[in-house]
Amino acid sequence: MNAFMKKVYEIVSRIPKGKVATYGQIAALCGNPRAARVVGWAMRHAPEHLALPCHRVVNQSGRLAPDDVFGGQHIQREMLLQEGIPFRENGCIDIKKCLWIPGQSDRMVP
DNA sequence: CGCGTGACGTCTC
DNA sequence: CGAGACGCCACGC
Repeated sequence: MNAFMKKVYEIVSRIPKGKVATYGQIAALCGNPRAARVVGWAMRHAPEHLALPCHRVVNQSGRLAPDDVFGGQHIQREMLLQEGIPFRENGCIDIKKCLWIPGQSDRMVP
């Protein structure tokens, strides 16, 4: 477990409810904008005791994880829906409307 | 140290 | 918008 992975877990754990982050975004926050794949790898091998909100992490297109990860995309979709994440009709989330911007955190603007 | 792998990202067609 | 190709980086062997 190197510093990068550690930061990945730390950042993911800071994603506020109702917001989502992209792999590339997390990788960039860790200092490696091109390590998006590693972020995905980190999620797959994430220690359970960290209780990471990995369902709030999606790719740039707003696509969810493959079916064999959460036990089906519908599981992840349900969790996101409960948090108020808007979904599109094609099964992807509206990434532009719920993207997490570090610093804004939980500050909501009416 | 090289090679294969992957929950990615961007570009083309 | 879907599919393919290429680059990228950490990990396991």
